[in-house]
Amino acid sequence: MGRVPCCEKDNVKRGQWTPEEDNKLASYIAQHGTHNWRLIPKNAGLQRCGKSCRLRWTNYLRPDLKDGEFSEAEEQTIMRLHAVLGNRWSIIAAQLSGRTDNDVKNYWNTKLKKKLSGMGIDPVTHNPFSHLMAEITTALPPPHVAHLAEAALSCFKDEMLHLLTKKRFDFQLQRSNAPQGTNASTCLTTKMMRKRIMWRRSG
DNA sequence: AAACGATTCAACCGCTACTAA
DNA sequence: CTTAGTAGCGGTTGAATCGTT
Repeated sequence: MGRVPCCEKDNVKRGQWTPEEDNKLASYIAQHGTHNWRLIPKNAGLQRCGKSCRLRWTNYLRPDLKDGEFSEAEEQTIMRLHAVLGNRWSIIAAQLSGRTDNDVKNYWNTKLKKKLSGMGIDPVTHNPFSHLMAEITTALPPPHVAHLAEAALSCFKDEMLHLLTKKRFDFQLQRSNAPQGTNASTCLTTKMMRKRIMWRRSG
């Protein structure tokens, strides 16, 4: 009944992929395509689960993937679609050529969510926090509102402190030595990009 | 120079819908 | 129709890296 198992879990390697593994997978797929993920690791000589191979291919090895930072336009598209679709990352990613759902999800969680919060917009509902507070005050009795407001204020205080500290650091860095349009985060991204390119070349 | 906390993102996990036997 | 594997998705984790103290 049914089909044979996808892979033997005991005999499967996990963790970071090596350039050799990447090469094996990429060259196998270049020749044979991605018709059967269960057979791909076996035929390509990889001790990996088919699921792991599929993920590695779709998120990293696919030749049509776009490298580099998200553009302003891409950022706007993500924000606009997230406001309508919520966390439907694959659908959102499908509107951005060369981006994967994992890319979009990570970008949202690490950058856009904070950016929206910093602008006073709730990243879940995409409404200003003031709207949220107004809704809460009408929905809850006064004692609950007071407790909630106290809790929210302490969260907000921490978040603002964090944002202001980071802003000040970025500003100082920009003023002291960086060329126009450069800040700490783009420096970091550039370093990571270089690392990724070197990694690919070494393979 | 070392320790520490924050951040990023690749990879894994668990679930669901679909499909083959 | 039932069972079990596959593909794909979103949530989560943890190693690597960075900046700060």
